[in-house]
Amino acid sequence: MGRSPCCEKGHTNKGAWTKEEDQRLVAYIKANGEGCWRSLPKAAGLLRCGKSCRLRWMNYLRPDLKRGNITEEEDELIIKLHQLLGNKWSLIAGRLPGRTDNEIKNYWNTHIKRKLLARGLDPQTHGPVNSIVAGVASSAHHQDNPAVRSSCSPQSSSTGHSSDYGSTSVTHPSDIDLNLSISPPRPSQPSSPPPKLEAEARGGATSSAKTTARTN
DNA sequence: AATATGCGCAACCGCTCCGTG
DNA sequence: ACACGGAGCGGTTGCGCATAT
Repeated sequence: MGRSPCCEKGHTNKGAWTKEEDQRLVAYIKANGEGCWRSLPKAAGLLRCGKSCRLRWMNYLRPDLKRGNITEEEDELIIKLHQLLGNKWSLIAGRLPGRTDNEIKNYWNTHIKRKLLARGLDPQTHGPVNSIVAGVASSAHHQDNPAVRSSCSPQSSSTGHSSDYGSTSVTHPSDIDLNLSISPPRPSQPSSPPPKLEAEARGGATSSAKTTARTN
């Protein structure tokens, strides 16, 4: 597919958002709602690409974002969901109201990875670290995991990195407590998460962002 | 007190998926 | 059935802050 550039580079700002840009974006979305991100920047008078606007809104400006530290419960839930879904951050975020995929991804990379390693567990396989080699062999489990299979079709091994979670094998699904109802955004049906999760993710696995009061 | 290093977060980039003509 | 365009996702990078030396 020929891909058109998402925006005319050169006419767009990059980097950190200013308060004024935030205000413009928020004001515009409040007035007109989300949608048509491509044309939004122009309409809102922003020198940003639509993608950037979407990301800023989803990860930082949405009013329903839960700001603050991730709780122990959320932490454990993320681990369980990751064990189940792999690096499907948007799906995981869909189960954590007010949290964004970006936030969870960052949290995973900075905190949970370390935590699991400290527990002697491999962050990708969730199995014992010293059984990684064997664990790779167990990646066959991945194919047995309906959630993963449905949400990441073989082709969707996009960008090659996802091949990573070829090794994101779920070690022993049956041993895992898959009760996803810990601090559930919506009543979850542990037995049939996959297609629903995927649909939710597509529809509204929103992202939001952690906010340390940094942003300009 | 100044400098170096590490960590965490926000943002960008490239790719795939999905809907529409 | 095919091609195109828009939207969304996941990985990576860069910047700023905090802590250690």
